[in-house]
Parts: sequence; C-alpha cells; structure tokens
Amino acid sequence: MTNSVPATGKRARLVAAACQAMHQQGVEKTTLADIAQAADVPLGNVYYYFKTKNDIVRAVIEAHLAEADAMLAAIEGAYPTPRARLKAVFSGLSEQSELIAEYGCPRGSLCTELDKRADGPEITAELMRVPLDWAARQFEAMGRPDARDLAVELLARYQGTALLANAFHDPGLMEREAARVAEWIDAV
Amino acid sequence: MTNSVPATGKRARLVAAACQAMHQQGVEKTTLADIAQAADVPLGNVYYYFKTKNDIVRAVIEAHLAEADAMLAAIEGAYPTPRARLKAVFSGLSEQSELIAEYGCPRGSLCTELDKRADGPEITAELMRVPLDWAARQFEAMGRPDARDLAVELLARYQGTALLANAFHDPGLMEREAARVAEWIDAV
DNA sequence: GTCTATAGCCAGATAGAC
DNA sequence: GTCTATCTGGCTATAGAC
Repeated sequence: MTNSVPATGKRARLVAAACQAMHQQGVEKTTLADIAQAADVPLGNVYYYFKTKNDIVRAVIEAHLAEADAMLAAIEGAYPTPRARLKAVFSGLSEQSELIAEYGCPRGSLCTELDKRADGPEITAELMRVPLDWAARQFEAMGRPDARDLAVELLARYQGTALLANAFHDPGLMEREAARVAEWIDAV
Repeated sequence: MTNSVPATGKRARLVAAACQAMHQQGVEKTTLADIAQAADVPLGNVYYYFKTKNDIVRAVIEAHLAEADAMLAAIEGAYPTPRARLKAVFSGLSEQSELIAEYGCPRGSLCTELDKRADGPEITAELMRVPLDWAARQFEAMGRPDARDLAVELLARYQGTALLANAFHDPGLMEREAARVAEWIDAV
C-alpha cells in the first residue's frame, strides 16, 4: 500500500462530508468551504488531499460504489434465493424513504447532475451499472430470459419513484410503491 | 391585460433560450450571459424582463407547464379512450429518446435540480403533479380503483427510464422500456 | 503535513446614459 | 425600453510560512 492513511482520517472525513453535502445541496452548490467546515478541516488543507473539486466528486462516486458493493455482497450472503435478495435490496432502500423524500436518491441525483457537468467523471454511469448488472444476474438466476429488461424496469421504478417522492416531499409515496414492487417481484 | 408583449418578443426568446440551456447544462451552470447570448439580447437588458435569475427559472417552469397542458389537451381531443390516450402520451415522450439520452427528461432533471436549490420556486412540484393527476384521471375513467397507484407507477417508470437512458447515453434503453410500458398499459 | 492569507476569476446584479 | 460599463461578492485554487 503506497498511501498510508493519516492518523486523523482527514481524507475520510472530507469524503464523508462531501457525500452528505452534495446529496443535500447538490454538487454545484456545495463549496469546498462547506465541505472543509463540515469535516472540521481548514480550507487550504483540502488541497493536500484533493487537487481539484472534481477529484472530490470522483472520490464521492467511488465511496458510493464501494458502499453499494458491500451492501449487495452482504445481501447475497444473507439471502439464498435471488427473489429474496431482490426484495431485500428494495426494502432496504425504501427504509430510507424520509431521506429520499427530502433530498432524493443520493446516486440518482448525482447521476442527473453530473451528466450536465462538462468535465464530469466517466465513472458516473457506474452508479447505475453496478445495481443494474446485479439485478440482471438475480433475474437470470431465476431463469428469466428477459432478465435485463426486468432489471431495467426494477431500477427505473426505484429511481422514478424516488424522484416523485422527492418532488412531492412525500415519503409515503416511496413506501407505497415499494410495497407494490415487492408484490411484482413475487409475481414475476 | 396589463403587460403588453414587446413587438420583438424578447421575453419569449429569453424564456425559450433559458429552457434549452437549463435542460442541456443544468440550472446552476447556466449563466444569464449564456441565456442573453442565445436569445440575442444584451445582458443588461435581461433585467428589464426578469428581476432575478430565479424569476427566469419560474418562467421556465411555467413554460413547461403550459406546454404540458397543451399537449395533454391535444391528446385528449385526438383519442377517445383513456387507454389510447395513455399510450399516445408515452409514445410521444419516447420519440424524444435521443434528446433524453443526451440530456435527460427536461422536467425530471429540473425537478431534481431545483429541489436542492434553497430558494427554488414552490411551483416546481407542479411539473410532476400535472401529468400525475392527468394519468390518474385516465385510469379512473378505465374504472380502476387503484388509479393513483397506477399513475405513480407509470410516471415513475418514465422518469426512472429517462434517468437510466441519460446515465448510459442509450436512447435504445428508453425505446425498449417504452414498448414494454405500452404492453403493460394494454394488460392493465 | 498543516494552515493563513490571498490571488484571480466569474457570476449576478445595478447605475445611469441614451 | 434599451444597452454599456461596472460594482460586489463568493468561489476555486495557489503561495508560502510554519
């Protein structure tokens, strides 16, 4: 390992602060000063860890990807059947309905926003590719030849519902749709 | 009518330019100079029509709402049954798959972005409420007691698919899902 | 490695001549 | 009503002492 983590974990604190701030305020409106203050790091010191703001964005995406990997792996370990896994993921996501109603899906809104950024990192699409591929593998394991289509439908329903729940600031909308999606997974 | 429209239609040009720029670049990254230049209006003159940037955002939303109203009214006039209307709207939307793959759904990404803006206009949610209520009325006319749930599912699928098509820059994804949604409407 | 001070830039908004 | 010139503030990024 070439880079040793500073004892204080400043880098980790900065990334965590950036994740939260960018989710709540959006990428563009989040300033380096916001992040530095939330992480309790002096502004100038941020540049020791990240050369540009875009590097922070990249780190935020990578943090989301790592979290998604860990979450999906944990679910695969905990549930034996693909159907149970799919339902577990979706119910886990909709437990955050309050957060989503207030600020939207952290990964979805990041995708939407970064796509308009001329210099947005190319990894952005991974935020959707990872869960999409995972869901497609589960549907394949269920023997569905249209696994990919079903995965698209599942992810689209989640993302679209998150968008609506956020627009109306209504967590109930998210929970209601989550219940209907669970029925759908059972029926597929 | 208290305000007479200037003969040159500068205001209309500004709103149209703002609509396009904000769809393509996002609200935050669109500057008044961008809008003024695209509309061929000198920068300082913009402030004669709009006191603040937020006023332009409001006008953009109102333009989208007016367009949606006109579109839905036209479809209601052209198709007799609710089922045909729902399919017509959805197929109309997915004809713009190239545009959506490049920049996302104009109304969806606007909702997502404006919700993170502290001073975002309250009308924002209308962008989703109008089509949602309209779809719910169509499902009601089909005698469905769960009309509202079905409307949420329909709009969520559209918005979610638009987000994915944009993330992957894949118009085909939008078209494929549109075809599957059409089947779903027939089966409901 | 850490932090202060500040450079440099660019956006939103205004003043005021015409 | 129209337009030029400019003010003001905030943000990214850097310089350089410690």
